Amino acid sequence: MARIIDISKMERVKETAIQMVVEKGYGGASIATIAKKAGVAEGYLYRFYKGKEELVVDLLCNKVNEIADELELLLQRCNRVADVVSLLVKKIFQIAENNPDHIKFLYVLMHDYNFKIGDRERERIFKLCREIKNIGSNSGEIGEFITEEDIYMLVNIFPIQFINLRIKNFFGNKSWDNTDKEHIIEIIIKTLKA
Amino acid sequence: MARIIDISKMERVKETAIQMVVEKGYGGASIATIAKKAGVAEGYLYRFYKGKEELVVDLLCNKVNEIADELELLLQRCNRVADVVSLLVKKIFQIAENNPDHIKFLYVLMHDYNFKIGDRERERIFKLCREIKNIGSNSGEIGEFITEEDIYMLVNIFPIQFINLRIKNFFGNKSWDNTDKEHIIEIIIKTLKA
Amino acid sequence: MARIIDISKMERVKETAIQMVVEKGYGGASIATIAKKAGVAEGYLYRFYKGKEELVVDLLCNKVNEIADELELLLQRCNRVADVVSLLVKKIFQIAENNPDHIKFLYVLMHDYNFKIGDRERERIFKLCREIKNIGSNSGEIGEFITEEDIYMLVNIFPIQFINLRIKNFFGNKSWDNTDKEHIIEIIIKTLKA
Amino acid sequence: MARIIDISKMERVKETAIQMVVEKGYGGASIATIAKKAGVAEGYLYRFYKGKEELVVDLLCNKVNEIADELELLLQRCNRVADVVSLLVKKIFQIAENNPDHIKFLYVLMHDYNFKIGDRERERIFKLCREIKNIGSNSGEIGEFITEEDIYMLVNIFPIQFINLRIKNFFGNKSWDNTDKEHIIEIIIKTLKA
DNA sequence: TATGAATGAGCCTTCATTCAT
DNA sequence: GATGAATGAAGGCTCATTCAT
Repeated sequence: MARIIDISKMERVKETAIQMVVEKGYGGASIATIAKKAGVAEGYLYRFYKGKEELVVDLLCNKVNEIADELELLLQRCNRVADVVSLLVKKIFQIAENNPDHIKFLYVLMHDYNFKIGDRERERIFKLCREIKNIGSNSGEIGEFITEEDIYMLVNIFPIQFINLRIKNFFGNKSWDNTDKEHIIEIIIKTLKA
Repeated sequence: MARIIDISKMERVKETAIQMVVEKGYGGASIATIAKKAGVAEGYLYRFYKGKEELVVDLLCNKVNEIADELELLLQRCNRVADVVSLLVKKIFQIAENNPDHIKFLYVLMHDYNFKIGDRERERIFKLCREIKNIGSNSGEIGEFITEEDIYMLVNIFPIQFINLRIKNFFGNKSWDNTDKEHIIEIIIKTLKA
Repeated sequence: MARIIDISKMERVKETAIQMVVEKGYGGASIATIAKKAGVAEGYLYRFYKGKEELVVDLLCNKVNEIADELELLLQRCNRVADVVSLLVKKIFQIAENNPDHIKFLYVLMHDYNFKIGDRERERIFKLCREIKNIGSNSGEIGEFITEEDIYMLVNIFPIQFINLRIKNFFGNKSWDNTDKEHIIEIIIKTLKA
Repeated sequence: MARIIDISKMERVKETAIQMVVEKGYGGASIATIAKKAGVAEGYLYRFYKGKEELVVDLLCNKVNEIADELELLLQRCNRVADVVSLLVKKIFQIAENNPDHIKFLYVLMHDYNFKIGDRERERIFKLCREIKNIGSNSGEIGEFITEEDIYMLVNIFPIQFINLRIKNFFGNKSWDNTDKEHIIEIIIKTLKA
């Protein structure tokens, strides 16, 4: 019988790819470097992906879906927008704490005109934002002029922006603590009420 | 008599560079294409910049400073945060309307870990945000827990995010109108008050 | 008890290899594709051949020998050159009709400087041509200045060229019929007489 | 002013490309090797051709047209098929004597299913063959059943086949002399008469 | 015996940069 | 000052081949 696929191998490649894209940008992350760092042959990833782009797109979609999954879960469990927002933002911070590269990866590619996420993901996000809106409209937590778009920007992009500003050390203040998290959550919740 | 340097030449190169970076990404924007489109020799830009990266960094700084300049001007003229925010956001929308590529350029490179803007620019932005804060603290337009960082995110990043979400057609709604602008301005002003 | 080797397996590989070489050229016919199409593991053929080249060379020799076998048979059975030529050419046409790929394969590799057939095959062909010459000299069907080389070119290469010119649709006329076959045979026989 | 294009450089590349294709086949002739042998940078040829294929196709067409040009010239000057054939075959031999690689190149690529010559060239050749036919029909040098296709095979392919058989040392007899040339010419002329 | 996961040399191509003119 | 011919390192990718199972 032939050798069994070493699952950890491709995992290593994926992790390294995320690292390199974050560090050097999509263009700067070469297959050769990724493979070497992952301890894998250059041609290895082509057994699983058609090419570099397919790999990165897949990683991006996974990351987006990971957050969407969490949001979906929270929407099932919580019946107040405040809780949903609070827990989602904490989840995002948690990702940033455990895997800073993952949140940086998301940050970098979300803003790259060459890596739009798929229509399916976009529609899913839209629906989830609408659900938040519905809950908030009923509970009075969301103002009548707040759109799904606003919700997306506040609940998803805003925390990611904050985290990356901190990682980039943009205003000199490194990292973050619980106070920062609560601060961000409060701003979001208040703004939604507007 | 020495020939006068054709000032417009380098301008053409810069404009084309912005266009190409937006269209094809940093990696995809080749010097050869830029030079050809600008009607300039391939080697031309090396008389002014060390290389491609230096050129792009310079363009990014210019763009950032352009907005900072506007903000500085508004701070001199206005004595209410509401006016500053309103006029600045309108200015950003204006740039997006007259030169969509410029706002896309800013959007793309602001979020690229390979293109951090210089310390000087960052400090300048920080000071301007502090000035907004001071005005707002006095006039009661800015809540006591709002930081310079929050102001930066709300006043600068938020509108740029909105515009690009629309350009990307993220939620299906193309472009924007005055109602959208007022909507964004209102959200920002209300959030600052929080 | 040892398992019996599945003879048809290697046969399938060989047939597929011929197909792929014809379709994509030697370089374009990848072992992976051949193996997959033949329903065999990629590493399978290495139990029988040193590598891709050896396989293809072997196939070429087989094909050459197949025609030589036929010629040998005809020489035993016929005592007129006209019959030998007629039947051999018809045989070649028959191969082209039943297995167009085989005749294309022969055509392509016969003319590739990287795939000379072995000395043994060449000598065999030479001897067969000499035999034709001998018969023709005695029967008056072959002119005194016609060499073995001429015979080879007329009797073997000429029909193969004709067939491939037609397959390639070189002069717009697709395929061939019995009239074409008789036409080619007649030209060959008349030329030999010269 | 910028440097002037060194015309001989591209000539060297072309010549080397022909050599390498003959020696190693199209697939085996790598750009790196060609460039190195031609004393030129690897990227050089991409200033003139889109890629390897375009280069080789161009070389093939040039070679085909060179022979077509000669044939056209001969048709203007001669009024007997015998003369046309004799001079054309001698021309082909001459090419083989001066540039053996060129005739080998033609031989190899004419028989490669991946390198069909353009429609324009094919039609041109067809017309030239028809012209030969017309002349021969009038002068009685060409039999009534001989087609343009036959003429093409006899006048063009036949000599090229002969030359390459000799170069390949197929029947042990190296090279050729004037007697060989006359022999081939005679066969062709006699066959056409049939 | 047969498999097919894994390799890595080598392919074609691009393009930022240099420098003779 | 300005040009653009020429470079060659580096990129993404393919695929014949190997070998643990």
